[in-house]
Amino acid sequence: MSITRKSPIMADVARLAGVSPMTVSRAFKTDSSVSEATRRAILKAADDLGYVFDSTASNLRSQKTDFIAVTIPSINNANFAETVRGLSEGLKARGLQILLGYTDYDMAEEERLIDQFLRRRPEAIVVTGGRHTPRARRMLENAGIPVVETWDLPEAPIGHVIGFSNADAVHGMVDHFVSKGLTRIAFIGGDTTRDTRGADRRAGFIAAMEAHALDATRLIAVGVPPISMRQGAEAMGYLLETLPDTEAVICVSDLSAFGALTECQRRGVDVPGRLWIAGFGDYEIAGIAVPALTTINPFSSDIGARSAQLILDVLDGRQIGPARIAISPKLLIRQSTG
Amino acid sequence: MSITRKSPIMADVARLAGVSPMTVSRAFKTDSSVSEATRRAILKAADDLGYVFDSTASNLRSQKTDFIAVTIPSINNANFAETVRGLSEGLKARGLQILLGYTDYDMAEEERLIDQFLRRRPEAIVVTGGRHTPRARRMLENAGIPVVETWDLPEAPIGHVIGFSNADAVHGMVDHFVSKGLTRIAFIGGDTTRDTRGADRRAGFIAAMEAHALDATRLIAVGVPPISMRQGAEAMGYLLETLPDTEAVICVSDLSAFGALTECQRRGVDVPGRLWIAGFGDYEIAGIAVPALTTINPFSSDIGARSAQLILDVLDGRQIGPARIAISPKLLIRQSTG
DNA sequence: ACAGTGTGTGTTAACGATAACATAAGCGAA
DNA sequence: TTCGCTTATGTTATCGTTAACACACACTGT
Repeated sequence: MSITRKSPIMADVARLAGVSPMTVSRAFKTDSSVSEATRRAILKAADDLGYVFDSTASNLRSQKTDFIAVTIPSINNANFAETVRGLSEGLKARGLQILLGYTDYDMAEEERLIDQFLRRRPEAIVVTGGRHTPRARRMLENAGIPVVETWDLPEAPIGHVIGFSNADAVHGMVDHFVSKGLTRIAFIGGDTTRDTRGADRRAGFIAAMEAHALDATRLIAVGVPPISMRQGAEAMGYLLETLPDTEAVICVSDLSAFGALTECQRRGVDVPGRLWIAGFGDYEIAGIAVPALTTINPFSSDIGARSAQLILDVLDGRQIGPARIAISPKLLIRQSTG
Repeated sequence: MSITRKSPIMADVARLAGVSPMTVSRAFKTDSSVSEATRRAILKAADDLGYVFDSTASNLRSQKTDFIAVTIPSINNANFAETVRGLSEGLKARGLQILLGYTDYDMAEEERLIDQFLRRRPEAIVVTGGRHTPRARRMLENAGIPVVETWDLPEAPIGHVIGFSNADAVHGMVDHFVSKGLTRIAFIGGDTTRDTRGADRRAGFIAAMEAHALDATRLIAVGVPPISMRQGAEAMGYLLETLPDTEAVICVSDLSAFGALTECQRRGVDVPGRLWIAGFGDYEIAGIAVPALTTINPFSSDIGARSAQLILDVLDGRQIGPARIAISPKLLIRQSTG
């Protein structure tokens, strides 16, 4: 019994099937012209040999990898997960595969990731947010592939944009609270130097409060993003102790909002009776918590689905210039606010 | 101004730096022997040209991709996300990149994914669970790379295993409830033909109940995995109406457990006063919900971290035979049960 | 002085697929 | 019959990097 030789290659399949390697190559593409009999013989030979197509060689020769690079801040976040799912579903039919990486809300890490990803020669790259290190920005500009920035609407986008203004979304929520007669409104978020979307939401809160000539200084900052439920609870505890007359709290995400809600429950603070709580993201928990949490639906999945569609349009030449697609987040008023 | 030519390649960098392409190649590897002056000149030349290293060519020639393929059931699940994070952190230092795919709890989809991934020539592959289609199993066996099955402890593993018995874990939980004097215990889970871990948990529940000579038929099945909070709530509603004398409910995951808890809150059913609720997975919500949910910590992150370590050990020849690493999930008793 | 060892660099060929071009065979229309 | 067109297949060269080998030139120790 001979030692197992190295994996079979196309030439081996070709020899066994009695055709040229080129014909084998064609037989593995669905669209190309190979007679049905030949294709069957080739696939049988490949199967008998245990042949596995080698993408690395194909990628080099054809200068196509069928990779779409995607960077998100955190892999453990339902919003971004839904965006990735939307992307993935949209690209799957075309045989495009996602190369996923997470940055831990760190722009330096994002830069490293983009550098690594571009070496893999993806067909396009999707990044989260519109702020990047100068070098990351330069790399994206020079990559020679479609670039899509998501979850934001930057002033000067690199290429395509699909997102919304996080500041405006929160601004609208503040407007709603004020229209209901509230004035003492607080904001719970994280360290603003890392999570730019969180910083934008906070900025939107401040701008809105100031626009209404209200006190915009009830700002609780807790640690580095992502802000957990537990941190939301801690922030709420701190808020209840230091600013007990607060009437409403807007949290940077539903997770921290839910944490804040539980802290109220532990302390016997009635929500919404004594205090309103709202979040951001329309995570499942917001809809099912008791009381259900007022939040903003950013249409995470749509962002991904539309990014996928855009990428296909660009690759197929249907979309020429840079696209700027504005998503309209929806304010969902629920029991936690009145 | 000339039209931008195609991207520079190593030979262009070599020409500009006045060295051979081979020396450029060496300069891009951290460990190889290139004089400091030469390396600096080369990196400068590369930077001036905007050269981006081409992994596809490198992969083909060196027969190394630095990819580790990973399949998980869902990308939107904190447990699996933590496993991926553990994996990713452990592999990052070695320059290994994760190729992530999700199966939607579908073995046919898993098979498709494995097929696609193996074409990319990963250095190793990590899959979730120990049950696969026959073809998927064959592909993994013949892949010629380390295979790690996680989140389970199959009888006949393909290669390496890092996980635990889902059945035993739930069995232990039932034992605890029975030791506290409960007898009318129900199980809420999803369709068992898809989620094999969910099916194992249910099987563990049934086995434990029968071992205690108790009624093991209080089984509520709701839809296809993943079972959402909402489905947990629906199941609880159904349970309260059809089997109102139930004393405790074990849910297939913390998410459904939390949904069940909220349904009790909506209906004014006291937890744990009238009914106990427990989940699985030690998601953050379990610890912070009011009341906090009894659950089982599967050490998701450890599963990933140890998988990463194992892969490095195998690739470096420190681990020869197949490894079987048993994780011991920890039962966490919290307020929702007594 | 000289073998022995290490460091830095160059040359050649190869990784395994496929783009581009060529060609043979089949078929209908003029 | 012959031209033109389509379909099925083969030939050749190439994608961009690097493994393998070669070699020149220090050093070091005896």
